[in-house]
Amino acid sequence: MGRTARGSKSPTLEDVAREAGVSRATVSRVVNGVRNVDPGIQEAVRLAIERTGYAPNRAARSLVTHRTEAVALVLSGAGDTFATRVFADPFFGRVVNGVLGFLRPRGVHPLLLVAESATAREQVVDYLRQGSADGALVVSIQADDPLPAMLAAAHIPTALFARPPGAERVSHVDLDHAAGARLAAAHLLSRGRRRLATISAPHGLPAARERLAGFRAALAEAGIDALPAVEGSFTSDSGARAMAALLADHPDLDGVFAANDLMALGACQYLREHGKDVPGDVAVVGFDDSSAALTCRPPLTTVRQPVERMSARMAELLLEQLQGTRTEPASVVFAPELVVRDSA
Amino acid sequence: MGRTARGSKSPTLEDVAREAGVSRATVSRVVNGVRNVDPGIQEAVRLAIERTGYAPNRAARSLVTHRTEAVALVLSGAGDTFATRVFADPFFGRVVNGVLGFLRPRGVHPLLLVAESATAREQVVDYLRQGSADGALVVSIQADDPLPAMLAAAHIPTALFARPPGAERVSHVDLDHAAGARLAAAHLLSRGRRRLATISAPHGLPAARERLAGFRAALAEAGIDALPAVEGSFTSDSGARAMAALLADHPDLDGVFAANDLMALGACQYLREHGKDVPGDVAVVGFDDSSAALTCRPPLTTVRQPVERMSARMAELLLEQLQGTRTEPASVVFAPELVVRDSA
DNA sequence: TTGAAAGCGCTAACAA
DNA sequence: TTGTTAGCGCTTTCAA
Repeated sequence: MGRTARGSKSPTLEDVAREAGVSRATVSRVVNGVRNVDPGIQEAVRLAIERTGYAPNRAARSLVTHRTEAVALVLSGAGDTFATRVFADPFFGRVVNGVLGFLRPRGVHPLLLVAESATAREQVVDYLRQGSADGALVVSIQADDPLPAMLAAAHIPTALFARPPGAERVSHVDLDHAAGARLAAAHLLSRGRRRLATISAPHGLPAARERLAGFRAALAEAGIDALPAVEGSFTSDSGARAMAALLADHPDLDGVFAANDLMALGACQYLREHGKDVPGDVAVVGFDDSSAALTCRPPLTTVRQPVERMSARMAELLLEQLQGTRTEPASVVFAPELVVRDSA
Repeated sequence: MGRTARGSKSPTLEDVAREAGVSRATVSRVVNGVRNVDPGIQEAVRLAIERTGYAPNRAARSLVTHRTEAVALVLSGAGDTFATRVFADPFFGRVVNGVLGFLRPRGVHPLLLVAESATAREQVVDYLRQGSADGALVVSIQADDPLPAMLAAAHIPTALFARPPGAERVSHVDLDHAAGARLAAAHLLSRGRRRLATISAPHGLPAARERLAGFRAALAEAGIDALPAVEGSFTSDSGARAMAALLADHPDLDGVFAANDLMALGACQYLREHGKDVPGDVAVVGFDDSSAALTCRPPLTTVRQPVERMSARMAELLLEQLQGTRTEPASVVFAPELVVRDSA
């Protein structure tokens, strides 16, 4: 039972060829824009395509070309509500926009896959091994993600948004997280803040460690060695709790760097609800420039990653592999930028 | 051990058949779980598959079955930053989760397509006409979306998340928006509020009109006929502006119903910044139960739609069509629920 | 510049 | 229960 109602099957190359009075091969050439086709015949074929309402069959084409003109966009992480959580942040929307911006003009389509469990990961690899897509764009939001290694083992062309876990040699884009933290530090210092603290991301994530190290290094260079730090879990609640803990131990704090905006928002709310003015008493800097940064009162000063450009580049790295233009994995690191608003 | 050497092509049914000493057909039967295969042979084939590292070729299979076991998940709306905006709301993440929850156990994969312009819509339809997916799940966030009609014209099985525009006869799921607005009204009334106003969504959207009408009707039943209303545009800014306008004309307001959480949040911020306590002076009810509802101070009382269940049902409606189980379009309407927090 | 013909890897009649 | 065989609709040599 096909989609085509009324029993009529959709037209094939053969049908178009008959209609145009030429061979299948010629129609194929016109459809695929191969030159060396008489302009007159070209026109006749185009007309026949119009009349028959022909659309090439992907499966048939794919069977001979071994290409699908589609790539998988894999969201890799952990947990039941993983997708909900990830989509709750504009981050992924920006990734989609960046990827789409690059792929669409090239006629390549993204296939959305979510790998949030061992089973799901197996399914993703199987799916790709079946040739459903030409390669994978993996947005990895998990410490020690096993997926990249699985894809490599299955010889599936891959590009990563994140630093590859372990010693995997795979093309990827990443942010210079340390530089981002340094921007935050420099900004706080330039505002005259000296009694600083930080709310870090889970240490399992390499990015979290880099942000913390970068912040520490920048302070050390300014002669500040003490840095109270509490680990949060990316949620606004955890940010508020961390802020409470920090304030309890260091009531005279005058600046806080949070490893993401949601935690910064939680910190701001806690501060305001406990009589501290932001940024008057305590300046707060976030990370990501997510929507939380804008809804926060006061709007957050934060570190932004060029997600669209990074995603587009990731897509480009993959297509280069697919075309054989690139044989060695590339590592492209992007510079963050500081978005100054009112919280610091 | 598999001969997954670099240059070697991936193994085919033929290879497995040779390895197991049976015919292609038998291997196909085992792979597809068809019964009537000798258990011994079944085992032998399984072993051969293991040894060769065989994975069926989707294109070849699809070519004969006319099925891809994939469906398109189409995000239909308008504007350059459309994807970014949509993804910024947890709504779409919940849709993905709901759809995935239904499709995954059935081995069906979602293909992500974004139709934010006329060109993009053409591409979506073309892609589907090429048989890249078996049908389309359309999340339409636009007044008078032309996509459903285009899909219908191309005979592409479709299920919608939204009421179909025009007189389109297409399976869909939708929320009882009027009932949601009634819940909000009843709650505000039960809190003793009588001087109510509303910040509505753009009137182009049927859902917006239904929410407004439902709210009006509930008030009328309670003997309240006056309802100051200002149209917003879903953003927090527009909510604040609308609140300012309402307050200017009706300084004694004691309750507001906003057609989404972001606008409710903007309203709350405006109220607090202008000396009004929420909910002490003015109670605020939102719609959607998005992340904004939780970051809002105070946390928003809001109307929630069962997005996961709705999305799963949408996916089910489509699969029913594909299996031929359902021949007539279905319209499934879900009931909203009130989430009571602190803003009202 | 065009056409004939050989597959791509698989499923599904149909036979055995 | 298993094997043989005929395509599915397309691209791509190879001849003409």
